[in-house]
Amino acid sequence: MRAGLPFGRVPLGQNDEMPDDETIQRVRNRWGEGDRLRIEILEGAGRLLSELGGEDGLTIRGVARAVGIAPASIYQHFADRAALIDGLVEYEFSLLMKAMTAADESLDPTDVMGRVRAQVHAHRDFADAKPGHYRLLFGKATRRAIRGERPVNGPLFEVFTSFIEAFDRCAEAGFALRVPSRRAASLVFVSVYGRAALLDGVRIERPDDDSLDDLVSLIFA
Amino acid sequence: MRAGLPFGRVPLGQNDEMPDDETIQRVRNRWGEGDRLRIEILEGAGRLLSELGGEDGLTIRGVARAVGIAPASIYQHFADRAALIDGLVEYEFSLLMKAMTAADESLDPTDVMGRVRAQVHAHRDFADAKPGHYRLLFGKATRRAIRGERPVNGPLFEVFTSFIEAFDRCAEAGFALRVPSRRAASLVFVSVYGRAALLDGVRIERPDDDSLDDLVSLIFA
DNA sequence: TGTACATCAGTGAACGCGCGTTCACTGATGTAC
DNA sequence: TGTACATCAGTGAACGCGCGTTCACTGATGTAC
Repeated sequence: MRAGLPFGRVPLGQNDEMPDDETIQRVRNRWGEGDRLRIEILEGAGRLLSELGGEDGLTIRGVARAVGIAPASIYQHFADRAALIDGLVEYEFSLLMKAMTAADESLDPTDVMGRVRAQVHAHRDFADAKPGHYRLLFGKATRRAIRGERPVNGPLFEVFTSFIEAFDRCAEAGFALRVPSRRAASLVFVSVYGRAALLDGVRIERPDDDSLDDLVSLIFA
Repeated sequence: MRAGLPFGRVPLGQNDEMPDDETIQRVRNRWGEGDRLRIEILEGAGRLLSELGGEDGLTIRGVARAVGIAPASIYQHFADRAALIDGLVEYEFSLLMKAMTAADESLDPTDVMGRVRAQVHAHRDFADAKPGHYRLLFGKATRRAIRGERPVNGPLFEVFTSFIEAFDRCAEAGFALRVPSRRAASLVFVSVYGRAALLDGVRIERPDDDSLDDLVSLIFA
């Protein structure tokens, strides 16, 4: 918190005309395309979250530096810091659900067991790839969902429901579960989360980490 | 981050002579007992961690307010903020291990299955009672343990080993495990952690949350 | 028994910093007539 | 086709704040002689 972080100026990578060591210029968006910046901000914030691994590092000024704009510019797209973080959560959630759905649909619909594992793996891979995001997502989501009341909707519920349905399909197809599918979904979910939280910030050397597969196997009789 | 937090002055509870609304006085420790303040600081920091639920809220100045001392006084016991947090981690870890050991030893030594569950419950109860502490503990511990090398010692390893041994005892006593005890310990550990992280900040209404018992049952054939 | 001194527990005030947020602005691009 | 004006995307400078840390200090209590 003392010494200035190594930001100062963040090269945007794609510039090829050498701005000679001073103030890399961002080309402003064209008329009517102001909303592009919103996405740039969310992606910048996402990058920052990956690097710093925690919500606390996500500052208005830090995001502005990462994107290459003035801090004040963020306020045209987000009311305040809280709104920026809310926006990021929503954005990242849509990416996770997209990945899980894609995994599910990549298999033969009748391969119900395979689809369970595919969804679990997609979930786990997302968590591995962006642990900071993942932690923010579910930390925020659960706290909010359960504070109001039972989480009857929202992105957390959506993910959870997806697991329950996957187990239900197995049960219907004749694969006996040793616990109800709601409980099975909960076990899987909590295990993915716990694994992600524990390994957060840790490079995973052994790709043979199949404890989640073990868990899924345990669930079936 | 904007409006001042509702601290300002923190009553210490035990004063009975009414300091009339201004600057509640702390009685300074006697000669040779300066180390008492160290514990007071750690406990103040612990309270703060419970209230705020995250390491980011743990500031030197905040802890000083919670304890009722000047910020500068903390530097006689901890070199800097990082050292304070390290000290807190170590302190809380000793409490957790004490709870797990007590649970283990409260049962008949031959009741090996009961002892597994007792340790799991002690672990879970600690996490439920102080979710912020728990998260700090294992977040820090894992990151550090695995960054250096394989976690061959340290408090994380100690807790983990305790679970492995508990499962080993079951295997030796003739209770068949469906996965190796190392893997079983990992599943249990990750589930407790995930549950704690997910429910962090959430009042748990249903004491009938026995998904961890389900998991333990699944592990045995 | 005094008394000079050392050690202890702890403090008040100040420093420089990065933060969130506000405000009046700038310059480019579109639109009305 | 001009030209006045509106709208857009984005900025620079300033504000007040809480933070971590340092420093010279204060007053009480012990110790040496």
